[in-house]
Amino acid sequence: MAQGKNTYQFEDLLEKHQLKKTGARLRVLSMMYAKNTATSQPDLESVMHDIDRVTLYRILNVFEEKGIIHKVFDLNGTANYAVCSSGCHEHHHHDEHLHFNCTACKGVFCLNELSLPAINLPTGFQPTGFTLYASGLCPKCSGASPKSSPKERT
Amino acid sequence: MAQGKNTYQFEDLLEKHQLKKTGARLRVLSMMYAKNTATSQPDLESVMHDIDRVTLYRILNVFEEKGIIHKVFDLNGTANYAVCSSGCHEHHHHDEHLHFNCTACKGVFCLNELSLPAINLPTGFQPTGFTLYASGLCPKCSGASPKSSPKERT
DNA sequence: TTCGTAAATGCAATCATGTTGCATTAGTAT
DNA sequence: ATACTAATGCAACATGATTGCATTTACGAA
Repeated sequence: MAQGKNTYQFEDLLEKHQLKKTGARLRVLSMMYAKNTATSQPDLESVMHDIDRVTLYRILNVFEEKGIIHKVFDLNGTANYAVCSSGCHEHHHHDEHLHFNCTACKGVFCLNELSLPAINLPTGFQPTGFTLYASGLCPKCSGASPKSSPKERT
Repeated sequence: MAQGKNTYQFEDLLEKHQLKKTGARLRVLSMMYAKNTATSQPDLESVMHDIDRVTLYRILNVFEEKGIIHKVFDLNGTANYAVCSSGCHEHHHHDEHLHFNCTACKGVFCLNELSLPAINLPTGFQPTGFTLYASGLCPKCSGASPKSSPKERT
């Protein structure tokens, strides 16, 4: 996972995608790279009160278009965004990994290390992408610490 | 196949789940059993103008609770509902099959015949259910012969 | 068959998320 | 420093999800 980025690296990232280096974008990048779960727009709003909802909305959209992040829906049908691993390019995402929805803390985890097995569809279906979802309890909410920290989504 | 149900069978179904046999519920059941794709609430609203949105909302919820239908989100994060196959009970759904989202007609197909292979999760994750999504073109929209309609249903 | 009761419905209202248009601000190349 | 365009903020709207409450209806009991 591309963790531990600093501000300069985020600026490079924006520059690479021909996006202007604005404070809002850098803060969004910083927050999304810092956590290991996907982030919804309400998540971002609750932290960055000073940035307009629409700005966040457009930042997330342009990041997705550029292949910086990818979108995944949680159990409520709300869009969550997570940093893309290598292999994502503009308009061409490779997020064919497992998305784990924790039913307790509502966190959405992207488990990149799991690759999907080959799937055979009935005749006529022409798939362009697959996504595997699992729901249940994440490590934090299961076993050891039953006290979930509803810090992620709500 | 569980197709071709008549009104009496729908009444039996409602009775089995201790639900009163109302006109609205019978019409919803009839419509959902008649089509081979999942149905969103807006779909139902557009057809049954005389039934209140909230009534439809509650009918869908109680059907899902009882294990009559199951919920699946489409590409827009909108809830779609499909009739459950055998194996669904109250608060215990078995919809671990593939959901195909057509990007053209927006149809959501439940491909029951595809069973998921075993998935190994990282330590700590305790999954209770899996769902596999695919997006692309359905047989009708891809130009393939629309003759053989694969039996979808949950 | 009527009646009583709980369930089901309709209506109004509200919340949450997503989305567009437009005027203003700010990043950046020159 | 200037100018041009991208980015932002604000207002407004769209859609789907959700709750509270008054009214109606299904259905078992009298």
